[in-house]
Amino acid sequence: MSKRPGPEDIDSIRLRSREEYLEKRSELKLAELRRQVQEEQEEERSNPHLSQRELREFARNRETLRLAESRLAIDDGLDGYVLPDADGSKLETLNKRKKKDVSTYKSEVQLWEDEVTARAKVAQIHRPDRLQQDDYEFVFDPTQALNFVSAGEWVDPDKQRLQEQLDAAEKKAKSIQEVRTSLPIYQYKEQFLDALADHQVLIVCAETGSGKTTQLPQYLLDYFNKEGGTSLRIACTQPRRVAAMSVAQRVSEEMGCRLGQEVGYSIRFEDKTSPNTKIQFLTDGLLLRQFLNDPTLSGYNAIIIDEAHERTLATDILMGMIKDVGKYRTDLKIIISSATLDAQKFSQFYNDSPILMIPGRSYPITIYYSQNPEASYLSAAITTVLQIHCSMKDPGDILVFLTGQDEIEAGKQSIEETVRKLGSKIPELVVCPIYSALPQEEQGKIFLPAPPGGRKVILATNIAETSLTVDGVRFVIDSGYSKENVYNPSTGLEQLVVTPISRASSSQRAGRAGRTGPGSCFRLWTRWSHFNELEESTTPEIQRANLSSTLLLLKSIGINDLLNFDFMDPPSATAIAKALEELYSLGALDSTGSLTRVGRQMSELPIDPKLSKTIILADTHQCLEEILTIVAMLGESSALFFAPKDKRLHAEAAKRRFYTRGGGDHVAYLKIFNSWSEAEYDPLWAKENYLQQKALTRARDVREQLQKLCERIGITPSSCGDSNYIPIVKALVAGYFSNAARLNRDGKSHTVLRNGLSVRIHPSSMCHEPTEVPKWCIFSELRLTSQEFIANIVDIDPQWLIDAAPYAFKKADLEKFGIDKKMPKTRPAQAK
DNA sequence: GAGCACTGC
Repeated sequence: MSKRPGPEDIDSIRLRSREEYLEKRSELKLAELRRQVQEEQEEERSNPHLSQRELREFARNRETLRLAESRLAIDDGLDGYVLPDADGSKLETLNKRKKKDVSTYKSEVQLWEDEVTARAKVAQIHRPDRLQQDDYEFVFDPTQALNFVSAGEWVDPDKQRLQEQLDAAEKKAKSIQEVRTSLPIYQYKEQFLDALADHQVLIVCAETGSGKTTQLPQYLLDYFNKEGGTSLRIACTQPRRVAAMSVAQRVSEEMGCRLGQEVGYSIRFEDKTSPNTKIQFLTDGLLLRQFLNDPTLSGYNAIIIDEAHERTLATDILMGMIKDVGKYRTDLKIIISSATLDAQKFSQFYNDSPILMIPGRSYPITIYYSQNPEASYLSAAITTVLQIHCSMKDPGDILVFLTGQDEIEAGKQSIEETVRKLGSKIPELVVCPIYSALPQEEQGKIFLPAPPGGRKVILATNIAETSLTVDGVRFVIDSGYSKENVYNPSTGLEQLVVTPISRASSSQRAGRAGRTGPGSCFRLWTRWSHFNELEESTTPEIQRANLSSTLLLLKSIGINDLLNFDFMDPPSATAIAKALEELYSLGALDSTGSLTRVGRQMSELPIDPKLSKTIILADTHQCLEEILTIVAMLGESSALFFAPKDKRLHAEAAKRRFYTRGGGDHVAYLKIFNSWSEAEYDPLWAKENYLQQKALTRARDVREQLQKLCERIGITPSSCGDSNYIPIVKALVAGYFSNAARLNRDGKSHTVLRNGLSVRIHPSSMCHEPTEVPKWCIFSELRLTSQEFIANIVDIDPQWLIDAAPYAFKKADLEKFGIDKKMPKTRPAQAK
């Protein structure tokens, strides 16, 4: 008689099944990656016409594989991965290196490559010989004959290989099937399909580990296949590009098809779909842009909005638009998928649509709160790190959530000093910082395993909350704060504010401790404050952002009454009014609020309207090539320079070499990009000049895209060269005349003409140098930190303001500010 | 002479 399973049994069963699931999943992933890398390497060898981007991607995949393999190499080696198409010999090859000494070390990838290459050579060159030889040996060699007889039947080696591959595929399919049916969401499949038949909109509220993202699209596909229909496509939006790519990869494996066929993804700069594509993962912003060409979403039978609780700007707009489209397209199925208990709110928004709650599957996490409020979360965090490290016997890495780069660097230093003082009394502790501005190669370090017997502590910003996952973390220390970008529509100031996080965000952070085993989360605030002071969820982005670009898009889709648009959480009337005002002043809207021809052209470009106006006016000033570069570089300006602390002077000098008097920061960006391009986009060149290759590459991608879009909206290429910067600045003034400023009498501060705000030039600007301070200028950025700063600045002649926006600037007004023909045009007396 | 969280088209 077996006893009924108790709660512990169930827990351990859950635990085991989770472990098995994760193990299977990583096996499959790795095998897939190996195969992909092999395919790519063959292509690289045989195809000399691969694009730079493809080569980069191949290299990235190779590196990922290498990292995964090297992480695997710390295992004992005997229970390593078995390739789905592996035979015994390959497994042996993989394990062989463990027995070899270090001098003959070869990575597993190299060994595997060697083996594949060897096999390929045999197959290509020696095939006819081998066949003859086989026959020969079969007849005359007694040992061969004996082997053959004992094997029972003769098997053609090619056929055998094929059979092995088939077996492997079947095994893989079977394990995929097992994984799929073991997911919590599987229990709810019928319920989901039934609800789908009765309702147009469903809210799915599922916890992490439920399998919603991979399974829901497939269930929908089953639903529509049963219904019968000719063309079929399901869209599933994701807030992040990597998510769209990796989920598409996963689902294509589950469905046994090549990525880009039945299952594909679309992100900016990359479309991996085909006419056969039934399930398309795409970023939320991209689906929003698709409304421009297809306002009724006629290409889709169903839309899944995944991670709706994140409330990105694009997701919020999409939810309003889709609600509207759904009224006319009653055949369109809409699924809103969210992780938190916001489900009620989503349901109300969609006229009380039914909610499907699905439990998740993750390891238990113990939450600890501070007994008393902490005076400084940074020192509290550091103390907690050392407490865990010294007193906890359990292995597992520590993840600390802080707010920014400075804090992280300070924390790193402090921890390292303490550890040094304690010396050999405690096990080794490795500190890994991670934030998005950190160069790529440094970022990779967080994935390296901790030293044996030691521990790794990761100091991270919000980047580790959703965008980046580190396995092996068992302890999370949460400061309870993050930096939020807040835009003030009435002054145009942007500000990064350290804000307490929401409860939703805190549980997301805590969840990072339970990915590979049970974990603990230490919250540096009190339980009382958790339930009484923290907000339930983060303020939706739509209430914090500059809306001009979004509203232009909505206008061009044909949504005219923006104040009455069905927002789930409407932005403030001031924010809408300011955005409309800006669009009007740029000539994108006429006085009745309708879209103009220029406005339509501008809406096609996925950038800030000030920039799109600049691009359109670049046509008039015959400098499109130059402006495209500047626009693309402006988007990357904050991540462009990277100066190590000890080489700050060198970095400054390097930066200064690109500056020309009168051209400001903008023309300097142009020179940087052009020099990089002359250096054939060499990463080494970038490094020598203290520039980030990543930012430059992105700027190049953006530029390419803008160039194509310009062709489409009828703007013809033109160029004025990078030393003739007058037309360039004139085009910039056409977009940025509202960001004009004039030097005050003190010679140090500027006044913004539009609103009289007193600002200073940010020291990162090349115009900060006393000899370079412009009398009149326009700026691309206005930011409040310790003071009100303007950045990305270029000198102008005030007359150009009148030329660009005669209705906004009258000569008489500018004269009041001291416009004076006799004055040196752009700068005060030079100090020399 | 300051300091910038994170996404996305």
